[in-house]
Amino acid sequence: MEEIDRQIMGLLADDGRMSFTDLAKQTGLSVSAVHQRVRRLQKRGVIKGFTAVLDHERIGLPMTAFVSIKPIDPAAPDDAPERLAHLSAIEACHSVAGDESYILKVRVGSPNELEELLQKIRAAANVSTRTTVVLSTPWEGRRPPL
Amino acid sequence: MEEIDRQIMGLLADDGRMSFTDLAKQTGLSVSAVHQRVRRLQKRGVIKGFTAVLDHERIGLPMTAFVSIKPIDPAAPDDAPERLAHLSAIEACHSVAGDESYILKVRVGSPNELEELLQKIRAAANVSTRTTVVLSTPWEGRRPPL
DNA sequence: GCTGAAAGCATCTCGAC
DNA sequence: GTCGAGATGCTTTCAGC
Repeated sequence: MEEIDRQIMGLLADDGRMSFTDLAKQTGLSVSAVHQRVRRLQKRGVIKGFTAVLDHERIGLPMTAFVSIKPIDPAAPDDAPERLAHLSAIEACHSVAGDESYILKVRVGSPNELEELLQKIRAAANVSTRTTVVLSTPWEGRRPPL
Repeated sequence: MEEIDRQIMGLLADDGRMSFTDLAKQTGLSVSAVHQRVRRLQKRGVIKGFTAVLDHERIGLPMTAFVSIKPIDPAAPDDAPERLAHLSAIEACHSVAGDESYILKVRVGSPNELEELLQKIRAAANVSTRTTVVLSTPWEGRRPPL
């Protein structure tokens, strides 16, 4: 049962639009049993949703970078995520252990756009930035081991 | 037309299982026109696929870290991605500019598992590692600006 | 590139076990 | 938790513009 749920999640991670009919064939369950399991996994939040995977290079965002930030004033309250949320070029924001406080993953169209974005980040959150430019991505978003 | 494609991609990024019927209603096109556009976006590789978004905490992988790696022998050929690909805990592998050669994003179940993974990474690719543990993730995988 | 219609399938809800 | 069946609704193709 737990095993079948993992199988279903794997199949849906590989093809988020797979039909319940196909899921049923692959798992050996009936269509309605699979249907019920998927709905349950969604309700429990194990499956958070479904999304289209877009090619960043083909939608005008060929450049990726990691931006580590550190507050200028360490005594100030740390509300960087709220202050940065409006910058849609920031795909991810992780609070981290270590010398710096957050690691941001950003996508931009050009070095110029990256420069502008860094200025906006520094101004919005009152932080210093350290940027690591991605040269290529052998893989990304691989499905987790289930 | 370009504009409508972006709208479609946005809708499918937000809900990867949205029906063509709903896409047609949202965009004001006919069902078959939307259908044709989605197929074209997939064929052109702009939409690379569809996937279920899973909650890592609820599938036994509550711990995330970034692992930067650097070759022990800088003269050796750089085939780290091939050597690391079998480690399924590595969700992403980015080649980067800077002092280190790759940044890996990893997901594990516990500090113990992280320690074991780091040993495997060092042994498999003959690299030194520098690990930054993620404490929390305000957001991640946000849809790109279209 | 768009539309509308038609055939074939898939989804989703039942009642029953 | 599972099944099968049925009504509803979706997908996919095609002819026509």
